[in-house]
Amino acid sequence: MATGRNHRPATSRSRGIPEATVARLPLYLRALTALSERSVPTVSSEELAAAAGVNSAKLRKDFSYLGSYGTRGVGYDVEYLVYQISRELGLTQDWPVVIVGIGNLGAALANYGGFASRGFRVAALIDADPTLAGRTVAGIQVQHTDGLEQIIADNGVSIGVIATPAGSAQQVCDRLVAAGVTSILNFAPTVLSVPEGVDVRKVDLSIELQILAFHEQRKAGEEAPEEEETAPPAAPPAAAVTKRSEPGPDGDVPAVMPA
Amino acid sequence: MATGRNHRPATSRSRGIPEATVARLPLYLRALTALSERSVPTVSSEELAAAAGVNSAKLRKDFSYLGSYGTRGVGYDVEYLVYQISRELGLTQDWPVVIVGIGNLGAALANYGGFASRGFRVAALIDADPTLAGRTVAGIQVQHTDGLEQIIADNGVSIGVIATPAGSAQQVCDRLVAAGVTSILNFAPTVLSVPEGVDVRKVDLSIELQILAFHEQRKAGEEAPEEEETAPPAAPPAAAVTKRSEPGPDGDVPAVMPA
DNA sequence: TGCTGTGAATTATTTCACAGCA
DNA sequence: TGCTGTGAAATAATTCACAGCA
Repeated sequence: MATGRNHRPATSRSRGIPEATVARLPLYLRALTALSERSVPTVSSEELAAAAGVNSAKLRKDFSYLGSYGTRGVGYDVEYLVYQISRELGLTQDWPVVIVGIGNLGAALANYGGFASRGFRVAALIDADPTLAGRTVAGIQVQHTDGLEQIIADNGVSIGVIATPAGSAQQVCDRLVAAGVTSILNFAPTVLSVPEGVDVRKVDLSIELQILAFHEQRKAGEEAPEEEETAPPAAPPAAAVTKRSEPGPDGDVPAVMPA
Repeated sequence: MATGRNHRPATSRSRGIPEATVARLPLYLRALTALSERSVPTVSSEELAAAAGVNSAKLRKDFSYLGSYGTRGVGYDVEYLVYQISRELGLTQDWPVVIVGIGNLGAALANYGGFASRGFRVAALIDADPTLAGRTVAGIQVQHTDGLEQIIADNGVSIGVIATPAGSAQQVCDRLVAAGVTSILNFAPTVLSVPEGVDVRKVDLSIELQILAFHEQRKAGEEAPEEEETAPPAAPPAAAVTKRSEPGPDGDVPAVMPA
């Protein structure tokens, strides 16, 4: 998962919804939208939970934080619930978004259909490469970084997506924040530091893969009960210098794309 | 963030490491690698925590699950810790990975430098589009989906990345699993169903944005204390049919890319 | 009768705070 | 003295299990 917030203890504000619940609402919303398209009028917590990939007790508890939107003995009204969750998530309004860094990843994001469909609108694509400026990606002209502040201001953008190489991410972030952006979705493999009040969420391929590798290794270990160590390293203190097999010429997690 | 596991209660196996800790290890590893490159010999929990964006108590507690790798009064030996965490994550071995769906996103992933650098190797790129087959992306020839099973078997692949449109994701997933893949990183906006023992992690742009929107809305609400409702919907039971402003012609979260 | 809504119990995670070693 | 390692306390999230309404 992605993350890196800046919040008061999750359940703080008046009708405070737990962070874990907020993270699941989009899941429910997607499942509900699919049902809505098939004109299904109502769902039980059991059915909806299955569609969203969670268990029904959790789903009911989650919904209980929003209010009592179900009908006992029947289930939930699909359309009504779609509306309620959308509203709770702030999707009944339109969020202009800028994407900075239009490499393969940035282009993929710009082309992302789900973007436009639910409350979000790509207001601008921005890249530091002058040769990219003016080119059209996903029907939108790429603009040069120079105009970043102006673009943010003109479009009232409060959400920014960073898809630049790691090296430029913090700098881009600083400019976005200075220009008024208060929520950032970061695809660059770096920890961004932001002032209080700015939310950052992180999406990081290499972290996800490493978590998978951890579990994969466990599985292998379970098949063959006895652990077989490959190359025991030197002791911790003293001259503990055993490098990993090959640290590799590349440092770590280079940029996702040449922006 | 991403998720969707299949695990015994996190802290189960003998030296069971909490899931939350596992998810942070890659973060520490990245910070440590950066220090290692700068030839920094040791770090304190405080410094490393700052670099990784967590607080030091949490970091120390995390490390305590791995063992006592620090030195009181001094800190942690960078190289040694890099090795220990790499080993714990299973990165001292090489993980061949296949990417299925070579659109913009798949291409971005294939080009992702951090991929190759730390334990992962792109063994193959696979796409259903026959016109893509044979083309070279990131120095690797794209192969047609027909050969998927063979490719998995030949390369001993256990980790698969799905970057196809939502519509094909489950089908691709089924084939990967049948061919022996036991860990899947899913970029398609769908809930995948997999048999017991297969891990799925999800990366979903639209979910991340929706979570940001939620918090963004809260911020706006705090500035202007009084909540101003836009379009109150009909009541839940009875004829509750108020559709969201404009459900839009597109359903929800279409494919990320035309694979 | 069937399914929601929710207190209570359980489990997981974070944070505190300090003993103890280098 | 300085910083780790870790019990214990606090907080958060999940699950249970059942009362209660349609």
